[in-house]
Amino acid sequence: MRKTVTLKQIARELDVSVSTVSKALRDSAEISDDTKEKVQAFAKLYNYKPNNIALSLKNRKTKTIGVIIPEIVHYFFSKVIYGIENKALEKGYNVIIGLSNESFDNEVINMETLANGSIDGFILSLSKETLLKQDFHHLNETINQGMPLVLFDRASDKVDCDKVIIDDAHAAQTAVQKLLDCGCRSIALITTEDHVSVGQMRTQGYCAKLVSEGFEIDDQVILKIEDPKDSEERLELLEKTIEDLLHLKPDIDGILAVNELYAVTAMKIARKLDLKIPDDIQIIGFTDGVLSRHSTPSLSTICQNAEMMGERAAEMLIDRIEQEDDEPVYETVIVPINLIERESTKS
Amino acid sequence: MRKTVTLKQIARELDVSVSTVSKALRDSAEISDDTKEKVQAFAKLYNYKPNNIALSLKNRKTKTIGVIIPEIVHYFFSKVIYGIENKALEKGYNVIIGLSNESFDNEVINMETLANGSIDGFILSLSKETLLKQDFHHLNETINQGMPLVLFDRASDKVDCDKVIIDDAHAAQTAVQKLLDCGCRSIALITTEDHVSVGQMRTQGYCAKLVSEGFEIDDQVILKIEDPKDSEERLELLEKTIEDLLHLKPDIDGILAVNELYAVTAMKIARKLDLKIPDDIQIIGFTDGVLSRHSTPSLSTICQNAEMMGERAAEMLIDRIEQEDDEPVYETVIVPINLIERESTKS
DNA sequence: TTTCAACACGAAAACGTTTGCGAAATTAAT
DNA sequence: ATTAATTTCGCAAACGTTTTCGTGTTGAAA
Repeated sequence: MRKTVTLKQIARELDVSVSTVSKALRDSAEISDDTKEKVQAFAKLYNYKPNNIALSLKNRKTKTIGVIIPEIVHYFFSKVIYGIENKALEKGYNVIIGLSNESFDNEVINMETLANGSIDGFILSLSKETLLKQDFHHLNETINQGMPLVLFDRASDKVDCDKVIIDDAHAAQTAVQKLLDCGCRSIALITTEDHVSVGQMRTQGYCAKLVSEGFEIDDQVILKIEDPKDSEERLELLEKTIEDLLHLKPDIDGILAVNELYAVTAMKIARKLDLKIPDDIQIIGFTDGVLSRHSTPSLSTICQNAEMMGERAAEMLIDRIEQEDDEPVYETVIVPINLIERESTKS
Repeated sequence: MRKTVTLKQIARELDVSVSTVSKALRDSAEISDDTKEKVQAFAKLYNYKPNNIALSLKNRKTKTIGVIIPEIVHYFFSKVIYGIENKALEKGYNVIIGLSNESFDNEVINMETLANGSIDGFILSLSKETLLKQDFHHLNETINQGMPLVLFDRASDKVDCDKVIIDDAHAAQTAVQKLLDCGCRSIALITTEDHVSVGQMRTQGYCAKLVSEGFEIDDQVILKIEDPKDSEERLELLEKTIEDLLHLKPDIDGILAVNELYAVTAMKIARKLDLKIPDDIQIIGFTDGVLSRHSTPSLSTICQNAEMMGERAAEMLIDRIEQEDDEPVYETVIVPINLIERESTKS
């Protein structure tokens, strides 16, 4: 077992000083070619690699960014991480992951354990509980300590920092427009409860577009669902709610769902009720994940370009870290969305 | 903007030495109650938190584990990370993620950048390319440096270290047994190419069970597929391959697929050919992910208990880190699997 | 022979901690 | 009043780097 070798050990072996070794390895002009060669050969032989922790301490830079997300077993978030990782690798940064599990406390704890020197900046998407409590003191404190922070997807106006989001209202409008274009005259919405910022914005967009096209908003066809996650009972509740709706309002011919799961569940119920997709009812979801692509029929959906969000967020953060401006002007990047048309809508 | 305060700054403010501050904060008996109170109050006021990097350097422990996985946009792997994260949090460790993207070089690079002091140990699942090349020098070097390593799911006999795996052959046998029990007499297999260790083991299990039950192995009903991933063409190729098979061998009444995607694709083709599931053909997949649960019909599948794998891997690694035995006896943990019966098989 | 560059290297400080040990100051005992 | 014991604190080293600055050596110019 050969532990990693340090400058000091090389210095002792070669009977020179630590500073000489350091300089020799960095090819300093101060050192003679002879010793340089000697040191470099020895270092290569023993596979010397500078200790990152020591470098971090010296440079007061860790070259590491902290990412805190609500969940990881989730197509959108894992794709964002993928984007972050790629950009980080390219720029020589590591990524350390924290999971809030949609809990405010976990979010706070995660930030605290990382903010003590372990990382150079944060990329974060707010937990549902945080959104519900509207308590952002941990974020503002972090920013106040001079630690850069980029919020993505689930952001808040109450936090002044860089952001990477999509225009959720506009995305919903695009989807509604598509359904209208394809002949729908009664469009239902399956969304989350209002405290989830993106759900709320999507609901707004849905309403705005309908109104602007001369339709009335029927609250009965707007389903606000608690996130079923993996829980079996909630999923059944979701199914029942949708089924009730389709019975109550048999003229519904279009459904917009704010995520994949709601959308495929709606398709499942439609099929159960012998409604043909897309002939009798058309469906559009959000998130171009594995469900959308591989369900039958495949699902038309709003793609949020998660990977691009991750890349942009990492880019912004790293820029911020490396310029270290005391009075930064924060930016909000709106990542474009696109509607992917598949079998659940007419073409 | 209030930067984080250090011991030195507190010492200067309070006109005591750094060591006094440190001891006071750690409630040392060496320090008088007076100064302790004074220091602690000041520290709380200025929200002092010890710098993690300095601690890491001093203790030669980072309290961080490095996880390297082939992909993150993947139900199984993200679920494993979830398990790792939970256990790590519980034990006071952070998790830093590296993605190999199934590439040997990326795997090596990731390990090298993390092995220089940034982490206390690795959890890793081998990339396909590494499996193909059978080159494990980077792993063995890491182990040789005294850095603990736990391999999960995709492991290799050529690397001597702790492992967390499932009994893939046995899992496949269980699935085949179920299909046989449910009346299947001609079972096809959709698997990966042989260099992916788990695919190979599953193929072995499939064959072994069929032989032991008196069936002959028909190579024509064993489809070895290149991973289609997100590529559209490959997915179409997969579909065509399956369709050809079902035309060629119309008596096939059961399919075992080594992952979710192959399984739902098979279901899609079956439906296209007007085969009723599970009446005409029954299907079992691997990985209890979102596709299995939400496809129609829902998919019977082998659940690998990914979260448990993650937890056990983290546990093993942290134990290894904290005991630092020079001549460790490595263990291999076999995580139990279970067959989840849903609508794609008869009951 | 003296003086001065140029060259090659080492000492030390710094990053922020913790900790063993010595020293000063105070209190107690003789 | 002297000594001993106790309390309270600071110094310094250590973790592994990088970098500034100083110093000693060499060779050449005067």
